[in-house]
Amino acid sequence: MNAPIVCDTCPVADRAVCSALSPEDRGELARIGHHRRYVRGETIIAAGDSATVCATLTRGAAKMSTIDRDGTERIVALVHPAGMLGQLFASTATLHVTALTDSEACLFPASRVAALSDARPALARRLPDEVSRELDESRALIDLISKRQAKGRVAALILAFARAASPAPCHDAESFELPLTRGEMAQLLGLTIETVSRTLTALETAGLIARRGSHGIAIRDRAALDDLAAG
Amino acid sequence: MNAPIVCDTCPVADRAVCSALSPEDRGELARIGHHRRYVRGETIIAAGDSATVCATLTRGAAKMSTIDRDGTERIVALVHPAGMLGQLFASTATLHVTALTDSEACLFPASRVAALSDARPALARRLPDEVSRELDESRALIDLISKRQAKGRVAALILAFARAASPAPCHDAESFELPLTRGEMAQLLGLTIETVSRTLTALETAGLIARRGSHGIAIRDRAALDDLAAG
DNA sequence: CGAGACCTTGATTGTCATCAATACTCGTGG
DNA sequence: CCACGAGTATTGATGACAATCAAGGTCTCG
Repeated sequence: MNAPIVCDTCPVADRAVCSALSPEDRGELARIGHHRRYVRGETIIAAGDSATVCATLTRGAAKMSTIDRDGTERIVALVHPAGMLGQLFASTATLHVTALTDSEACLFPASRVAALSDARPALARRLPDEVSRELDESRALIDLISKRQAKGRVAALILAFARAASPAPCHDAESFELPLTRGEMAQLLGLTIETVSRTLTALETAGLIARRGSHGIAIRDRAALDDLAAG
Repeated sequence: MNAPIVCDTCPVADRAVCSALSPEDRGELARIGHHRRYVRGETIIAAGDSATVCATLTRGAAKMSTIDRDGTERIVALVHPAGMLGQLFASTATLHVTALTDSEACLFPASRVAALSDARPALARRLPDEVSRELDESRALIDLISKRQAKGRVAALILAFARAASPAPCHDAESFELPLTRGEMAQLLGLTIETVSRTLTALETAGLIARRGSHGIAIRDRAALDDLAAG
């Protein structure tokens, strides 16, 4: 299950944190971590782990979430390839990290990354960037939830995944798979399963999107979606 | 308006980022920044500033927000004393930072903080902590918004400020001032002004809180509030 | 094939947004 | 000191939207 890290074939070598490092330093980092595959739904990092681990997602999609005492899950972040998983600077993990689709990640013990970053200024300077990128993303999530209407929230979610699904950062994917179940979308958007479902069919009948199966989405009227998402 | 920084009388010297530093290092940091007062509503950092500044709030309360192209403001973070303002690791500020009440803050040019942190490992190690604390807070904000019912959101907001208003971290303040207008609360919670107002009167008539003026709050039934906020 | 999870659709209810009017607060100037 | 006005808050009536309750459909996997 665990494999050594091979950067040469890494699809996100140019975008992930590692890109800040010289080839030698990257080799050193690669040696302290390992690479692993996950199936949809598998836990990558469990909340409560004291030996904290952080990771770079190389393929797939993941969510970070909290579980309240009453048992409801709350998604606080979505992670796409090249993004960082886990809480690098926390002493104990407070969040669950779960694979949303079949995924791959490079895992590193947080303590050893911290040690390496003390010795390698290039890494030390890059890590806070990464955290503040996470911060921006979590603010984007706030954006997502604070839309008034269900249509706006769903439209914004679709666009967010269109952006993430595209390999090129400049333009979005035309058609892609939503890696979330209706329940997860509902929870993320602060809606119910039924409302999400109804809203998707409404967007489809209005001609803004087309669906292929229960998770396949194709964007038909980009402008109209932008419009809804802006509200 | 601008004054030198005097750490000896600083009310948050034990909790702010600076607490990680030795007296000499703290002195050095103090010399590159300055201290300033703000009145309610005043802009502390404007989005778009290229010369980025970061700050530690020493008294009062502040909000960080974005302005969409359509002109609506969106609050992405609340900051309480000892908290950090601004985006330390961004090259351009993307957020407005505004004083919610009369406040005081120590301002530092971001570039010089970064330079100092290269030379002072203690600071370098503390800064990411601070950013990840911000991250946790912004996730707490997500928590706030994703409650289903208006009562729950308002209750959670009240408790958040009760926590922040208390000088001691262990227990909350019993009575305090909400430093937000109804409009700001509404916006923050994804509700309307009217709903916020109605909800507050409902909480009052139900005996969970008492009000003194339009912003004064006293907590009467802590358990019931917790209960609502959990939903 | 059957079981379970997931999704869709319908009918009804409840909550919150909207529209509208009135009151409160505070600062300014007569 | 009082009158005025702008900004802010409360309260009411109404309607739209989403939650809830309920049932049936689809997909997947053993």
